[in-house]
Amino acid sequence: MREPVTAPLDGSPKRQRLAPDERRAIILDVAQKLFFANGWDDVTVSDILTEADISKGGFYHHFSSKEDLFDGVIERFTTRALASANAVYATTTGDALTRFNAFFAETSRWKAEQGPQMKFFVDVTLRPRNDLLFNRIMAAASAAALPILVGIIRQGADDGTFDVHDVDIAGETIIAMSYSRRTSLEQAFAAAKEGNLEQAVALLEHRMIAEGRLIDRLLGLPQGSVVLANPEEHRLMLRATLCR
Amino acid sequence: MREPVTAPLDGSPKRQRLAPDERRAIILDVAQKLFFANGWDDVTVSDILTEADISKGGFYHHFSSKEDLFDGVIERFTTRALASANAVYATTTGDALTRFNAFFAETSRWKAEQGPQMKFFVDVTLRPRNDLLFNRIMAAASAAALPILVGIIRQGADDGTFDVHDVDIAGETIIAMSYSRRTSLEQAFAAAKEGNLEQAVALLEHRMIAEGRLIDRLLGLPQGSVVLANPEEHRLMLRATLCR
DNA sequence: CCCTAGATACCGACCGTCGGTTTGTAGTGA
DNA sequence: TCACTACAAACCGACGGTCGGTATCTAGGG
Repeated sequence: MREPVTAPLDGSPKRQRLAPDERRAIILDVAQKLFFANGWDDVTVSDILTEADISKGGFYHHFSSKEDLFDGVIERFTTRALASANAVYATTTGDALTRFNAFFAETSRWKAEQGPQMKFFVDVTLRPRNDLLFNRIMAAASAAALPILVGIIRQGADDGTFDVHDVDIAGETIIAMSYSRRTSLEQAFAAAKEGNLEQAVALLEHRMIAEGRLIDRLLGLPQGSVVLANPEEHRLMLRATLCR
Repeated sequence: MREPVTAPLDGSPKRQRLAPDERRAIILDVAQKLFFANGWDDVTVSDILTEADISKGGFYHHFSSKEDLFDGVIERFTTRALASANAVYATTTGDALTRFNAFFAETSRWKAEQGPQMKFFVDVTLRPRNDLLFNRIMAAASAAALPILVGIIRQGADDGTFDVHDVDIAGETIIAMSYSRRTSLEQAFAAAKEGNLEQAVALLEHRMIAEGRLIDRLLGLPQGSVVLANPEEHRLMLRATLCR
């Protein structure tokens, strides 16, 4: 038989009752921090309970499973990450190329701005065991970014700025490039960590220039149209991941 | 105190002692079948023990962990998958474009040939929860295919057949295209399953033609140089996944 | 303003199962 | 016969998840 829960003998640790959204937010904060710091397998529900200072029952009142929690973290993260890019997309006017560049410039700016936030994301997703984390975030981000990107490409295809055979596949390919970017990021952060900041910046710049040229070709643009590289922001981002 | 293991009362199930490689192969076979059929989380070590008819101790004598086993499965799978492609690459002569097309034709041929084997891979890897499986296989296959591909591209860049700025990034991008191909595969198999085989074939063909055109551009080739589409083999592969 | 009823945020002991370990044993080649 | 190895089976700690129960909130009647 299960023993009934005894009434609190001491009047000490007042149980606090919060609005669902607040509690959810607290748990999500803790979970994001822990998942980004230690990955999926190495973070237990108990870890989260301890850090968030809530009981198991309380936790499972708000989330149906550990995976559900993870989904919540990813969704909130990508939503926030793409919010500004979305806003920029909505307000930017001009031809497709302008909007295209603006879109990527904004996401780049956001990354640099995040700085310390980004630190967790980067050097943890790049750690070997955490590819689940990386892939889930990439998948969610891609899914969110794809429609915007395809919209821009379609506009360019319609008005003749771009020359593409299939807008969807072109968009998917451009987004897929960020998967392989992981390797370069890894190298860049390794270099930065060893003090070669400028070398790291150069590495990223080279990568982004190459990607820009490839995208030029994918979209049938003259070389130099798409500009992804932004050494200033690469430096900012890399530097932000150095300080502890 | 743990009770000593009693001698077998019945002389029935003779313990069979196999050479390590044989036992490993048996376990790998079972594991591949189960992982491909049910994914990572839904296959327990116990499931594998039962199916392979071996004890836990025996299993952990050959593999250090469930992940280790999974790695073994992936490695063997991708090794086999790329063996023929490698052979073709080694024996094919001619200019870079010829070798390039030969390489992809061979992997495509291999996929079609596998047929039923491929069935597991495809329709399980495409099931929502199994993205870990998909990503691990893709990562392993990409890692194995990349050096070959880059070698071909470098040859083409050297002899002037291709026009590329950075061979590595070009290779990575081409391989990354197979990530987004997943969506089209999904659609094609869905269509095939509902009886629209020809529609499914057409869908895949469209995808591969589009990819071919994109690669033409990436490598600085005249349109129509790279040929990935092969309706015959798409049909074969799709049909193979239908029968049960 | 109090009282009560119902909804819900929350608690924590408990459970089944999993991946992995330990201890012991039988076959095998030198 | 002796070391070695392939294997068996009992065992373990930890994990994700459940469940009966409690504390606190809000609404509405008096």
